[in-house]
Amino acid sequence: MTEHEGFTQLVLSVFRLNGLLITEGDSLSQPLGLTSARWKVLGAIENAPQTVSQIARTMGQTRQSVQRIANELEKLAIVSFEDNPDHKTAKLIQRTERGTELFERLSELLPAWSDAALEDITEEALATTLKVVAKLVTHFEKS
Amino acid sequence: MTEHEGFTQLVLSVFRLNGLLITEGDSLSQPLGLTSARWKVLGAIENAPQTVSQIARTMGQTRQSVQRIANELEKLAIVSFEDNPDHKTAKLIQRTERGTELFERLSELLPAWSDAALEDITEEALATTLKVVAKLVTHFEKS
DNA sequence: TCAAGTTTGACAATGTGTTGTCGTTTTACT
DNA sequence: AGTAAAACGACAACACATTGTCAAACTTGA
Repeated sequence: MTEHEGFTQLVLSVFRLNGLLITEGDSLSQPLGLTSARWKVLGAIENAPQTVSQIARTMGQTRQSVQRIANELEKLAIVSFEDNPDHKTAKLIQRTERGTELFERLSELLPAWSDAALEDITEEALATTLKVVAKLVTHFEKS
Repeated sequence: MTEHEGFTQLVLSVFRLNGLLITEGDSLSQPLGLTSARWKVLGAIENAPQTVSQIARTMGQTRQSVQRIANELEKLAIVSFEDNPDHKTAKLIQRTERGTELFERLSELLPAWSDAALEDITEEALATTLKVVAKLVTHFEKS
């Protein structure tokens, strides 16, 4: 296999893995009334409240798609929009008590889930993979 | 970083890379009137004509989404539906002359594209990454 | 200070993919 | 053979994300 064929294989596998991970996330979060997309947004405000645009930048997505999810979560009382001292219209998105509880319940599922997935994978191989994927992300972000 | 944190990082990076790769594929194929999704379907019939369901299985997608793309490509005269001796209604999807030409033009872009992406990545690291991603795909396919 | 450029939220159109359902065709088993 | 199960194409509804546009809010620099 040439390096270029290997790369093509990797690209196709990433497409495939992406789809599988979304399905997994949907399954894990479905009992709590969430989805992968909602979970991601909830995770983005884990440490501090953020504006929609900030979340979009961190996740590498458009404002519009994040806004849609945020509005849904607000209707479900999972997040709330708080006034932003630095910007009159760009509200800060913050988890409600309910949102925090849901996120914590989901976080508890993660260790078992990742342990099962990593069963046949050495710590070193995982580290290499993470480094390579991160490098590719950086490369394509620049181009 | 615990192994479980590393895995979470990897998941988020895979989401990110997936989005970037789709954008890249769209950009590369846009001048030819194609998209990432159309390119993928075209690639799936590189070696031999396939039915929609066969393509969907290899790509890990639903019949329906592949069918939609296939119908579009047929309207654009990039593929054609051929009678399948083994199945009365499941037509074989085959590239037309135009489809073959488009696919070959795209294939020519790949080496330069992958070389640039792999610039800072050793052959060994790429091989490890491919193996890990493939293992994860297999794991989640089973579950 | 004030004008130009950027960021932001809102709205609309569109592309890609999923689930679900239906009727038909094919396959597998007894 | 004949019937139950599976695969297939078609259609519809919906989730997620993108691009594009607009007006309002903010930032920057002369």
